Amino acid sequence: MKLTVAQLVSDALAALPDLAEAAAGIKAVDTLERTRDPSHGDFASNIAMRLAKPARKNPRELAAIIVAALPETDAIAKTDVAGPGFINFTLSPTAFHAEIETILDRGHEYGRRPHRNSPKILLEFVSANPTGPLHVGHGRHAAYGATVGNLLEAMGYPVSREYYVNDAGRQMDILGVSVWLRWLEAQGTAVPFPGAGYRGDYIRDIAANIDATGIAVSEADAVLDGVAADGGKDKPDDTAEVRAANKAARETYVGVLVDRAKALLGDDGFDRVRQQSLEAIRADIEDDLAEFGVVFDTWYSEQSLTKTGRIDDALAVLRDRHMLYERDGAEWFPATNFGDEKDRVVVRDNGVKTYFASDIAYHFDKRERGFDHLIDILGADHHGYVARVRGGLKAMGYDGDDLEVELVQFVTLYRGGEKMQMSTRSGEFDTLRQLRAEVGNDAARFYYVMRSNDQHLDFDLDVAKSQTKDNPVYYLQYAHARIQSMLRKAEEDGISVSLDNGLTQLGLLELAKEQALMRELSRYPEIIELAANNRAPQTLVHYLRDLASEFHSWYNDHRFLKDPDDLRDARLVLSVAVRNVIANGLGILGVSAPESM
RNA sequence: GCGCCCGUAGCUCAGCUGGAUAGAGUACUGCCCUCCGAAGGCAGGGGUCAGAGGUUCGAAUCCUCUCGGGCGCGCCA
Repeated sequence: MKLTVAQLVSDALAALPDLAEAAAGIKAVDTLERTRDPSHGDFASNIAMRLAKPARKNPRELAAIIVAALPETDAIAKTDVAGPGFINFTLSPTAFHAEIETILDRGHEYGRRPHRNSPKILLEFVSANPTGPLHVGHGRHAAYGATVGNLLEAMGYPVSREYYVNDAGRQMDILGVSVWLRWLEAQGTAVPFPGAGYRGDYIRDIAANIDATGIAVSEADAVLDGVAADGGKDKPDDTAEVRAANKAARETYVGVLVDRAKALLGDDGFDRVRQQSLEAIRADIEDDLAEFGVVFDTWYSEQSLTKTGRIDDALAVLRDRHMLYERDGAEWFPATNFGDEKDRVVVRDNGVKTYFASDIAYHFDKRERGFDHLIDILGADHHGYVARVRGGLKAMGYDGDDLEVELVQFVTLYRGGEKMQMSTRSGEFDTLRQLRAEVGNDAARFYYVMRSNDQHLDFDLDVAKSQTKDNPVYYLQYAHARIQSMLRKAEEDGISVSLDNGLTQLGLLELAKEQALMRELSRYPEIIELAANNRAPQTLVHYLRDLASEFHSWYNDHRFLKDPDDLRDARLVLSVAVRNVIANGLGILGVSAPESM
């Protein structure tokens, strides 16, 4: 609808060669916006104000000239020049009727753009370390990422969703040793459990189900050979110094246990334990997310970067381009040249590649796989990485703008007005599974994206669970269910409904609320585009809320099943259009649109 | 100390990349079911858009500084 008006404006400009120079670089569509005040019509263009300076003319005069040049069309009822030089367009009823017809014809496709082949987008999100179940913070990443993916697909972009599995490095060793120790414990060999190990109950579950073929039971003495057994025990954390010292001691202790595990099991044996452990957790995460309606196209293994030589490839590219240098026995990337605070090591003096090297290689690989635009959805605490990873891509010859990073702020849970403690240790309430079980998938998906991603999120469990108008997700679902119920009622009462007839009678919808509803419905494609371009699902949430509110207001005033046939059919068409748009919007949010509640 | 994000109604937040008189929800007050969903609707009060400058036809929005809050600054992952 907006494009229709934009076309008229650009046609008018094309007919005015005097303005061609001043108008160069201005797209008509960018000058148009929906009016806030209905007395200003449906769309307003500020083009005359923007042209005033380069054309050296009074904006109101210019506006009048442009209006005079507009082509004839039955889509526009009238145009006005208003205020400092706005051109206000009032669309004709037929334009809105045509849009309603489109909403019914296209059904689930309404608001979606045709598929295009580029740019190919790689959307990476969640990517939580596979060392335990997802917690409520990851839930926000999952809901946000999935919704952004849906929005981009609605815009026609090819989107691939990817989860980067951090399955390499020390954390995996600690996971492996944690499971091994729990397994030994189950076999009767108790060893003081490391404070820096993973202590959750799920570790015991994994240990109980592990295939330990060929893995010998070790005696406690052997495990602790040369190890200060109390090194990992918790000590009173009285001061920051003591805590720091204890932390160091715990890290040392668990590190020594890892070495003992490798010595006793052999590298292969330890690797089997480790791989089984991480696969168990990764599979659990995949199930959890699938239940949440969040599905990935690829699970990309960090280990595979090493196995396939991708890290060496990436470093070789950098070396060829003279983007690495040696200092103090290590190999560095000059990140400061790309806006980072300091240069970063990629290969340590002991020959081990850093995590940053993996990150560069991973993003290099994304581009090498043919993706044009990379979107990383990261926790707000990761913002420090952005400059250096982008720098890495630039250093390899890619455009740094091809990497887009969306940061997601933290989530705080509230119950009974009280902020909840969410530490793993307290065990109070922290996993995504628990949250989903308590408030349901629909409310969780909805609440997670209700606020801007760069805003801290207060998640109120009581409101999310409530089944009243306090709860926005029920409010929306209710509007959908109410319309479905109305349609069922019409059928039960033997009312012969004809939507085809209704479509020819839309001229009967003369009430201000009906016209406001039609106007609101016609905004949907613009809302999808806006939400997609800004990676801002909350825009869609607020729109749907407004739409549902306008519907409730209208329907409360006019229960229409017993209206004369033509009027009734027209109103049913309008109701069905509302239902379609709500269903489509909820679909993008990953929230169900119920037949009844 | 340096960097990133944030500051809008009592509370939780929108505000369409600069538009016309700053909006919702919630809370509070009072109304509306003999009826196709009251899980709904209607009406009311509530603001120095943290503060100060600047850019221009026009600023909550862009720039600078100040104040306040969050997060990050390893040859960890």
